[in-house]
Amino acid sequence: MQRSNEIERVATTLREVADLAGVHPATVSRALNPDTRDRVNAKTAVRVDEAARTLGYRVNRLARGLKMRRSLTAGVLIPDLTNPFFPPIVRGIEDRLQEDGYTALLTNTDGDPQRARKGLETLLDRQVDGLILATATREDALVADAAAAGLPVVLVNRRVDQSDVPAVVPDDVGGVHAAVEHLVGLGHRRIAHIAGPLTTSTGHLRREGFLASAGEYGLDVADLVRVADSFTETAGTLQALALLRAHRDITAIVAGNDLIALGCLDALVTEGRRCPDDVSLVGFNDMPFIDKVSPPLTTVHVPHYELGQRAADLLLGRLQDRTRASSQLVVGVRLIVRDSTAPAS
Amino acid sequence: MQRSNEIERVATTLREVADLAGVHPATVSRALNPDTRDRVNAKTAVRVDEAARTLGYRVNRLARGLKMRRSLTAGVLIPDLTNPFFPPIVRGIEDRLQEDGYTALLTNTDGDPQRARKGLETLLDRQVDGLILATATREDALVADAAAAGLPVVLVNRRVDQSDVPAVVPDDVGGVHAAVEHLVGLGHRRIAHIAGPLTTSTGHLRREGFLASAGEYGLDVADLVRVADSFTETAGTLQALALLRAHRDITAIVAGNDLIALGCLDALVTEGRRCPDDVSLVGFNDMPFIDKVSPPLTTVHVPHYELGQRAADLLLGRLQDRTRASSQLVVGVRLIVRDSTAPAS
DNA sequence: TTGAAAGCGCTAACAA
DNA sequence: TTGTTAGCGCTTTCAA
Repeated sequence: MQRSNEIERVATTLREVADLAGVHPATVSRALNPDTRDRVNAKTAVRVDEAARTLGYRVNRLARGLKMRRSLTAGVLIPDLTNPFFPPIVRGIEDRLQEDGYTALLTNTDGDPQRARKGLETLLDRQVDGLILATATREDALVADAAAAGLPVVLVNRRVDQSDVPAVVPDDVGGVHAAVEHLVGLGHRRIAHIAGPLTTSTGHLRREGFLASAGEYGLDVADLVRVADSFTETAGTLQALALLRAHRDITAIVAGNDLIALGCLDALVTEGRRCPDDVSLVGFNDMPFIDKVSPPLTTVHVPHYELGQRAADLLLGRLQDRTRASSQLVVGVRLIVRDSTAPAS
Repeated sequence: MQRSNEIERVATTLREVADLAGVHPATVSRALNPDTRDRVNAKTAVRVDEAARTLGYRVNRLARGLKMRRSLTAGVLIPDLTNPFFPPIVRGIEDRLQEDGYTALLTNTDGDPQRARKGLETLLDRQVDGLILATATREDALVADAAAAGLPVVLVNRRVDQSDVPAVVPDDVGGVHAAVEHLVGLGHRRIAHIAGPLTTSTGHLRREGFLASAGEYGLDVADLVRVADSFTETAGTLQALALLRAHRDITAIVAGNDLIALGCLDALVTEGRRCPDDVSLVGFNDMPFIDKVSPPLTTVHVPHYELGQRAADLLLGRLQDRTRASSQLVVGVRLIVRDSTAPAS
């Protein structure tokens, strides 16, 4: 009656390696750590290596973390992993962290500050060495608190108004400007904008960018700017519907992001307006599969993977040198023209 | 010249709480742990609570994990987070794990066994208590090794041939049967299948299901079954092209999954055949946004979030009771009819 | 170059 | 009911 599940997997310890190699545990520790390896006799080091290999020794990172007061983990807060916008960012983060031996601890907040706070606490319990936040609002208490607690924080995609928190963000203003320029070039004058929540930097800055661009091209956009209360399809549909009904002469819409654009598409169908024949549409992000929708969406491409990578890079830099100056990175974007935009008729 | 970054965040320890409450650290530990709280005087417990709250005490889970030999983490191996198929599964896993105080450690393998192995080692270093694998092939050495090491393992989406490894999988055979039934009902007789890699249970079982269903309806599908060498759009295009060119009389295709179906769509465009007018197409998974492509894809819906939840549930069960019988769960699927299928002409 | 000793923060026998 | 003691596996002074 052997029950194989009962077999405890007994991890080899440093002590056992030391016994086999005939040295003190401290020596094994030194030999196995690249930084201290040169403080031990070359022959001894080799003997330790052999012993470690024979026993299949692997360091216990819990123990190491406890001793060194560094877990080699970073907490990552995102709104929702199933929003296709985030996976590329997360992979960028994870891949970069991994290069330096760090692991990401992912937490979904679903846009709920309460959940964000609880998530942060769990992460702190797990002794994360730093934090990457994709959830920041412009005046985010969480960001302030984490920073005040002395925890290195890096923001990604969204930033806070306070300028001294390191962040990696897309060129929101530039992206929207490219969109407006493109539409104006196609002969559009009645261009509307549906912004994301103004509590986020992306919602706010893209709207600012839209207003500035409109001014630059002498467009009258009074009443043509509305704000969706979330970056979602439904919120987009709601505002697009109101907009299209109030202003029948609109020929183009710049959406706050791709999901809002998707909502606009639904609204256009409901209103019996064709895209791009009657109304042109531009999104923001170029999220995965947005090129497969009908019509394939013209949108501002954001290099999400790179955004994540650079955010992780910034964090690792801070982890290594706490006094490092806090830097903000604005990553370039470019307009991808597909089939949802056409000359104004 | 204050440099706020220099302020070390000094976590409160159990010892400090004990000092403030005027009790021994062990008493604090007991008072704060729900399981042992009743072994301490009610009044003392309250005093400990107060002290803990005043100091903002939070348990150090590294220390606890080291002592208890359980990290309360689970490793999750997936091929690639940016494949939209996986995020719902991962969220299901994370949400369920979180309920029991566990955290997921995510690792991407990119389908590379070498990376999978390295990832597993890192997870073991981090002392994960168990493993959830979405990467399994039918004869997966990794699964065997992990199980042999005594690490509780649960498979999700794909299973191994060896039947004693717990797994949560979709009803592959049933799903394909529903697809074939639907197409036959529409009058199709020349139905092709492009399977995923036969090294995976999903590739293999859906193909088996297709052959069985074809037999049931008396269809001649000799030469109409091909195998894509990965679950990707490109692999799908490649096989679809070959198939469509060799057999001009094909009126319907059952794809191994949605991405392969997307590849078929490309191939149809290339060959100048319309979908669904000339060729009907059915996918598998109903992954996010597949209802937005053109034409919206008829596909077999798999409840991915639930798949993840149940896998986590199974793992937690095993973690709690090592002797628990290994169970395999086949989750029901259903055909979602959209616009990529139409009556045979 | 190596060993001895201490301790990271916590929990769990055992004793009182 | 509470305190004492020991130790999880590791790194790091300090001393030899």
